[in-house]
Amino acid sequence: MTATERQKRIEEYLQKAEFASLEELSAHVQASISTVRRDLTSLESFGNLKRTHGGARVVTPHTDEFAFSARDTHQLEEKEAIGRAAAALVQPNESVIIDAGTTAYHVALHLLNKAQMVVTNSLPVANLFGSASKMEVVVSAGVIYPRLGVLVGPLAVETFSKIHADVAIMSAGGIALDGVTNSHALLIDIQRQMLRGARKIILCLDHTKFGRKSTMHLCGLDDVDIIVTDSQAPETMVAALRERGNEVVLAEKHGP
Amino acid sequence: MTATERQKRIEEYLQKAEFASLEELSAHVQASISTVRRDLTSLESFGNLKRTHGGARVVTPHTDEFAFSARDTHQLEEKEAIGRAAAALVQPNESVIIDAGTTAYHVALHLLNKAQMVVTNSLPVANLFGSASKMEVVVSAGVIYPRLGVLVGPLAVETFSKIHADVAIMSAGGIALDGVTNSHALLIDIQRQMLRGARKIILCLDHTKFGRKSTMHLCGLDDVDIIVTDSQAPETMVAALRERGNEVVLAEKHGP
DNA sequence: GAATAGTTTGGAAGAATTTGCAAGAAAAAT
DNA sequence: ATTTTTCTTGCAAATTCTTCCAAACTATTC
Repeated sequence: MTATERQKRIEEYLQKAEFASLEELSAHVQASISTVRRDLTSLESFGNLKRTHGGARVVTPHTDEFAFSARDTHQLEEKEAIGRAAAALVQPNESVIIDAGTTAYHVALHLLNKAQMVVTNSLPVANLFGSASKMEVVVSAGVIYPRLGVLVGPLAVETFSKIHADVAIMSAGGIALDGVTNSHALLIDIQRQMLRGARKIILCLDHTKFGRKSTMHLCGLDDVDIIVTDSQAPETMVAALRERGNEVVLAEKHGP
Repeated sequence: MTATERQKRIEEYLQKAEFASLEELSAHVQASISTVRRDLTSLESFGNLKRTHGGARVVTPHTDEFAFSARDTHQLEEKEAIGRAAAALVQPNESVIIDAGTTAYHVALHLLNKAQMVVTNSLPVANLFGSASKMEVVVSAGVIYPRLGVLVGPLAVETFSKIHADVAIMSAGGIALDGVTNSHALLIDIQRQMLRGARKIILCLDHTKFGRKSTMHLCGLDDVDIIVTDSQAPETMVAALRERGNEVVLAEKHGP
């Protein structure tokens, strides 16, 4: 790995995690702490990040600062893996609906320049694709739900009622054997329209969502074509899902 | 394999991989490290890639944010002044339509927490208000026009056809005595709907736009209620505009 | 077809850069 | 105040870069 490449990966990692310790970064890029230190000082002078005691944090300008937790360093590796696995299920030049939510965001990261068209109601996702000029990105109308940067409300529902796509990348608050649930009431109507508008439904959930039930029922398991989760998902539930006919993909984390 | 062919393959490989070490490239094109080195120096001078220690990377335009907004230091002081002056014309708790474009963006900066509701088709503006959670921010549907982060197309037009507001903050490519013009054909239809949907039209232009005509006619001067510009606007045109009944506000830059 | 001039290729030696480590200084934590 | 952690600085080892050179190849001329 070249020095430039390493620095870019440090930047990327920080973009996702907001903060990272030297040890964490050192492990992630397979270089010594010293080297990471030097990289950080170098990157800092370009203004993209700020060094702190023990690590570094992103210096977010004024734009993309939705409090939404693509920056959740906690399940980062899992979501990263799920993102990669789910993106692999999308054929080049397919059109993709991307749900709001952190897991779907990670899928979006891996879809850059792969899908032909993307439809989303998530501002972070829109920002992500907005600069990658190769793809056609459709954003739904709607009112911004503040902290998450999601477009909600009747206008959003209406947009999705008019749009069809090959694949929908969905996330949710919980999955159990009697169906998929979500906690944000405002999102349910929109997600139902997404489900209606897509030919193939890919549901992305990290293992913590298994067996959980959120407040609102979103859809049944028959409405979902493929479930992508990480390898820590409870085996019994995975088995049960497969038993009843759902395709379940277990995403393997892989090191750099 | 000819030298040209080899260089082309190096370029192709880099396009896909983004980074590559010399060893990697050398193996891929079946040539010695030295030759690859020379090829890279040559290719670098054509600007398609950048050499790094140990390899090379594609020269990504890296417009990870939308190219314009804060980066555009062109006429920054003027736009700042215009932004302040135009924002002062908005009453608290009015609803405001905000056009795409750098000048309108500066108005938006001054409207934070002032207007009651904001409607926009500009992603930078949406991002701006998205985190300031007090206000209701409506975003239009549409396809992202890449480098500017503007939502365009029929979906955008449709959204604005349904929306009404007290004030519209508009920008344009040029103003002359026979009307207002803009250069982006895609925006014209949307802007017309904005004009129709607002009770009061505030047009914001820096002085360089005066006397200029862009490709597309947007509206007549009678459609505009107030024109906000900076103090360097040509006096003759300002006088002429006032003569014919337009209200013109000259924004004073205020320095330290 | 052979000889010659010019270009390209692969390699080697020395210069320059980068990397990892360790010791002392500085900063947080207790 | 002391202990622990982290940061800076200096240094030697390793890697990579530049520069030069000889061999191989191409094209031109006789």
